Amino acid sequence: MSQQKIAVAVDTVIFTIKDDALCVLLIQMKKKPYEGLWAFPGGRVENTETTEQTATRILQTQTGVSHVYLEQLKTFDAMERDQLERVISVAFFALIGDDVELKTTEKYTDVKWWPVKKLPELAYDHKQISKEAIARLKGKIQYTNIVYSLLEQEFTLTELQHVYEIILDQTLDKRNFRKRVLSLDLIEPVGKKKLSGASRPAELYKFKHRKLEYVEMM
Amino acid sequence: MSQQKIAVAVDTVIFTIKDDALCVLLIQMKKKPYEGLWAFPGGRVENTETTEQTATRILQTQTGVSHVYLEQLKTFDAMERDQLERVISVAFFALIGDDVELKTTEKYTDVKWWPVKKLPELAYDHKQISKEAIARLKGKIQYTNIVYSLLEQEFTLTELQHVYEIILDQTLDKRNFRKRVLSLDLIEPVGKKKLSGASRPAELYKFKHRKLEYVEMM
DNA sequence: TCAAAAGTGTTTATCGTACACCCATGC
DNA sequence: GCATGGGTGTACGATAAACACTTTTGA
Repeated sequence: MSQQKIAVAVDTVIFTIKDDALCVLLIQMKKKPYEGLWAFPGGRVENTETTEQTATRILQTQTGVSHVYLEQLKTFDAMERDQLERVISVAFFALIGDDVELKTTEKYTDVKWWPVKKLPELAYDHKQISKEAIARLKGKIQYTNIVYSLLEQEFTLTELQHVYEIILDQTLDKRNFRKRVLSLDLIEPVGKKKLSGASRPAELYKFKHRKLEYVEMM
Repeated sequence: MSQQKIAVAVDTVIFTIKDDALCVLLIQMKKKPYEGLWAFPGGRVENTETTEQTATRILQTQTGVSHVYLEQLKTFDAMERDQLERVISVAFFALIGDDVELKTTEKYTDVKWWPVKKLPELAYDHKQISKEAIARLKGKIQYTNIVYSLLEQEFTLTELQHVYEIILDQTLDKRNFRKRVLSLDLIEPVGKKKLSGASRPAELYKFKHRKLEYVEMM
């Protein structure tokens, strides 16, 4: 009854919106053969935890956040994806606000946010993972409310629109966007205004439910 | 450098359309603790193969078919999904025609097609897998051409419409359906007709490309 | 000539898209 | 009072949805 076993890892693509760009969190690797290259934070799946727990643990370790949107992306298992040994990776993606303090550890040379449009060279098959994660995100914000996890609790409609414009990489019409969003019964005004210098204060809204819902956003 | 390793399996949800119903292939289990229950065909991932190769092998073993639509569904890894030991399962789904001869092996009591609306009790977490596979299939036929893999090479527009009606579980308007499909540049007439007893013969069509394409079906 | 399934267009309603001006504030 | 971003409604075109009769064949 001794069966084949395989090393299983989790890699987590952590997205945020920072400086008007969609960014992912990358760590810079210290060890050969990927020394100097960047990669998504990852780790082995322990025998006592599910892959989702592994992803949650990685997220917590790197960013300190929890209770954010986290979804299994896909399992990557090309034979040569890790040069050292065979490791299959269950990739996840997470959406978080940019108001976090990144935690560096001695395991890595550096940790930072990279705009998805200007990624450095990535280790393993992480280029592939990034492509699929971005594609999934672009698709999914169009028929769900998951952007709640990228914004503060309270946000203005313009901020919400910007998130969509940045991820979809296109400009949207302000009136049509507001009409659409408000008709979906997803968000509600909190009754406060956001002051932002020399301009008319903006109404603040919040999501009615901070969990996955399917809606026809666009 | 001795790292934790985990048993990894592949389970394959094989769909077909049979007797006007969407069906999946199930095997009946011989061994305890799941004796008598039904399950999707599965197997361990060998060290020399990718999970997709495992899925292809399972498909070949059970049905003899190859070159059909096959896609990774999701990885299932609840701690207690297998009562005997921890096994994580990379689930795939495949779409095949119903003109296959099912292969029984001594490993199983029985192998047969089951309509998804009348599934028996399933082993492991396969109830969960079936739900997600059906949901994915329903979604995916609406924006891709993957039904090519459920039909014969040559088919009539009515047959194509029936596939959609059965999977989506709703009736569709014949004229609107034909208008839509023909406008998509997906299929072309082969110049032959299908005789079917006492009625007007139907034009036969085929898919221009038998590979995944994204289109706005509905 | 009858039954059975194939094939074919038009009208209407709905939804998406384009578009420009006034408002509230800080300096 | 002026610069900045917030907020609002309507008209038009495109697409989706509803709908009924004629055609071709076998028996």
